[in-house]
Amino acid sequence: MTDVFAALADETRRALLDRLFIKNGQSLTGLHQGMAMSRQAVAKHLHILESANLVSVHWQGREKLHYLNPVPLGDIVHRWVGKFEDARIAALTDFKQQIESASRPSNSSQPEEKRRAGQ
Amino acid sequence: MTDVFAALADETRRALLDRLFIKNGQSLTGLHQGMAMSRQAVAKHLHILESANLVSVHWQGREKLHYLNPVPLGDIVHRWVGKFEDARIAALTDFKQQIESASRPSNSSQPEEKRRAGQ
DNA sequence: TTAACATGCAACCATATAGTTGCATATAAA
DNA sequence: TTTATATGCAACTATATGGTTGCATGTTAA
Repeated sequence: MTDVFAALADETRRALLDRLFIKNGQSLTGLHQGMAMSRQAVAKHLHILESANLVSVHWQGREKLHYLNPVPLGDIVHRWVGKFEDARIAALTDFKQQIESASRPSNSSQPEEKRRAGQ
Repeated sequence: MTDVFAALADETRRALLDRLFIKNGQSLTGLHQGMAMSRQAVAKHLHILESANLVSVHWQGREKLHYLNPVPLGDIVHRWVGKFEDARIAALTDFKQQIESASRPSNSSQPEEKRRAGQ
């Protein structure tokens, strides 16, 4: 049971989900078309998506059809990201200002950013 | 500029975001308290969160305070996950049935799952 | 000024990850 | 039955990732 976040961390796997969103129920060979990697690589990605329950499969003869399962995506949104939503609404309006006006010693206007550069 | 999905793929980093959600504006040392790893490891995770723009920092003397930036989370939800939402609503009601009733040859009731085991 | 504290930088290590290639097996078509 | 198609399994490789330790530097407090 692969972690859903980990499954979503790879661009190729997100592209596969996008393709299934456009056309559901595709075979490995179908999904492999136009991808710049081997069929085996695509198969591995699909197995990971399957393991994360983001894709369900259905064998039809010698073809393994892949179906998008959007439930875990919604779960993420509602159970994990959702709690940040209120903060986000505020953030869109005054996040910058909150940080800028945070209490700080008046003698140094962020000197360390210049000294300890590049973070 | 680290990918937001990749930044969220690590459990430790999600825990750090949770801690910042509970108490915003913590220092590295503060966030390190109670974590079963070195301070440097936590610092690396925070740098990744910073690089993904999920955390903003503000130097205050010798302390580097970390602030949650929930904007990219909302962006993910609305620009990427959001498009799956309609499908998800349907899925919660009849996803299983859709797959089960998908057209298939009547002679084989998913024989390959048994032969090619363990997917 | 000296000592303690907060953080950064760099080198290093073990393992996970994304990819490859070769070959085996099951199904479908000729 | 033979051939082509669709997929799986296994071994291997290169690089990314998460972690460590040691030391340097900047800031605060005694």
